[in-house]
Amino acid sequence: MNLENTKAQMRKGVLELCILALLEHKDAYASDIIEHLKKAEMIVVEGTLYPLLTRLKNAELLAYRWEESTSGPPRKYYSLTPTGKKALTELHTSWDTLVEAVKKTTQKKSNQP
Amino acid sequence: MNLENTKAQMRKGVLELCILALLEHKDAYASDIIEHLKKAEMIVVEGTLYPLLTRLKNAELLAYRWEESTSGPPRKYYSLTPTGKKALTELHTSWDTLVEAVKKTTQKKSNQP
DNA sequence: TACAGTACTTTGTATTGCATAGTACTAAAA
DNA sequence: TTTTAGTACTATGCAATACAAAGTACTGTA
Repeated sequence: MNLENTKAQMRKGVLELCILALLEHKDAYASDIIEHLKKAEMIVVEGTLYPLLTRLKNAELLAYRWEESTSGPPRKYYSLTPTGKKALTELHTSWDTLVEAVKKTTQKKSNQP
Repeated sequence: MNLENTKAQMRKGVLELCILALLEHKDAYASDIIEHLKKAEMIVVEGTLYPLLTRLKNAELLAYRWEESTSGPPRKYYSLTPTGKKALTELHTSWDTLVEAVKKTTQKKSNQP
């Protein structure tokens, strides 16, 4: 069992929720997103994020606009669509349900018959 | 975005923790494990569980013994090895860290600068 | 003996995080 | 002006795992 690998597996499916949540209140471009996630100790790298942003855009959960930057090349700012807002709520529920299920499964000491 | 599919992705990496936790206090065979997990609302099916149990056995986190059954074919009872106990602790920590990171990421309202 | 219920094994597929290689833009340095 | 560095984005192939599905095997019952 490789712990780092298992951690990466645990992240599957969760990053979508995190990214949608980050964009709920404020548009952001990829590097910004990575920084915010890093600050929250949620690891994600470019090779993951860009394709994920593209997938979410293709699924119409995200929209984007180009914005010139004063310190480098132009940036792609993403924002939530109304569909994205709805998906965020559903993902939140799914995650909470999973957390609850894991808690029930891993804290069986007092429930032991 | 297919919600059921995302839920399945969210389960990746987590099932290992749940199964090790279930076996922490009591040996069990596959159908038992499925039942316990179902009761905790953690969905897992045969096609997932059997290969996973085999992987964990091959990684020496689990051991097993055959036990005759009075109501059908013999059963393979799995138990935690000492290595498995150690891995369980590590997985627990990883999961808790992830939950914390998701919480930080998705509850940014009061931290918004 | 045939069938049903139970338990386990195997295999192939879909999906996504990630590493890696590459393109493109802009400002600053040479 | 050209080159370089920093920044931003795109594309591709790989590894791992949840899952569906097909199959084998054992036991008791009809």
